[in-house]
Amino acid sequence: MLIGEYIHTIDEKNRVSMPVKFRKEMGKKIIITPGLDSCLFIFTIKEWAKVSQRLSDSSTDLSFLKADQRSFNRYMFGRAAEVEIDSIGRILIPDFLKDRIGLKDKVAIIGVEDRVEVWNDKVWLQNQEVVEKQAGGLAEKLGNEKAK
Amino acid sequence: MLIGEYIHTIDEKNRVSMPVKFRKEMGKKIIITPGLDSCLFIFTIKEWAKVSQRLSDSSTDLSFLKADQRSFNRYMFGRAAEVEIDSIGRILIPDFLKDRIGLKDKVAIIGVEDRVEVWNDKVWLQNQEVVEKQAGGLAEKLGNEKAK
DNA sequence: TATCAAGTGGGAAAAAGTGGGAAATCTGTT
DNA sequence: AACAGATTTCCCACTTTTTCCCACTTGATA
Repeated sequence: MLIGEYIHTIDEKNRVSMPVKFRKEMGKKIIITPGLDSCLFIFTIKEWAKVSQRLSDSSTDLSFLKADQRSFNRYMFGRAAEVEIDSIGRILIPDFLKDRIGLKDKVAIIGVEDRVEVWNDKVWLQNQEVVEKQAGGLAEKLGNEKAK
Repeated sequence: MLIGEYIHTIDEKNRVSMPVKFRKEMGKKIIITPGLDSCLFIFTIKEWAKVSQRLSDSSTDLSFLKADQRSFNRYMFGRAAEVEIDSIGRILIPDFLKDRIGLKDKVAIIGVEDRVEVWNDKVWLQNQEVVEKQAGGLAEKLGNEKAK
């Protein structure tokens, strides 16, 4: 399971090193996508297979006939990338993803169970401050939904 | 799987180079058609076979309005072209498709799972800015639909 | 303090993308 | 049918970007 927070550097060539603790579980190739909220999602190949299957519409196999589906697929597939982890554990963030959430200098790399998230470090900190205050309330809300 | 965004040039001879990452999967010949939402769709020969079969297959939910289906098929088949990828990975965009969506200078080449889309780069960026704001909502909506 | 592991930075080689000229083909006209 | 002009195809060469590799820095540990 991927857990923990790491602050690393994104260099001039858009390289970011993965925390050693994540490398084994992530394997050699990963899929990086725009996430929801202002971060990027990184999936293992295995996890991505699950995600992408759920994204494609199994009812017709012609998902491009539905406008909502087109938009969302463009967002999730069109702005995703398969990336190799290099020999010393770094990945390359494509420009279009870097720019999307304004990555620069320091980035926060977060393990969230079965995926890794990448944040602009400052945005991450702000976000945590907000979530901190809401955490109790969110927990109750989710607890209620699951109980249904 | 075809994923990712690439900004390339369309030159004076209407040539556009395919991203190297797409070439293997696309093979030597491709089908290029007008797409939906001011872009072009590019299919592999294999994928096109599936698509064209489903479009003409009356058991899909497209059969609900036959006149519409005829029109739509004229649109998709009538203006489709089979194009070869040249020895260094470029394709030639037919004039009538180029003009349809105003391709010029820079084009965005987008992998969307099993097809490639070609956009005017500025239109693509604008489009994604809009989708970006809707993404969270779309995700929830699609999530709910699939859960049904 | 020496050693090791993790993370960072940068240069050289290779690959990808772009532009343009020459040969081949096509078109229309006389 | 022959030719001129235009268009298309093929190939080569240049430029930029990416990849690969090596070396340095930092911080923890024995």
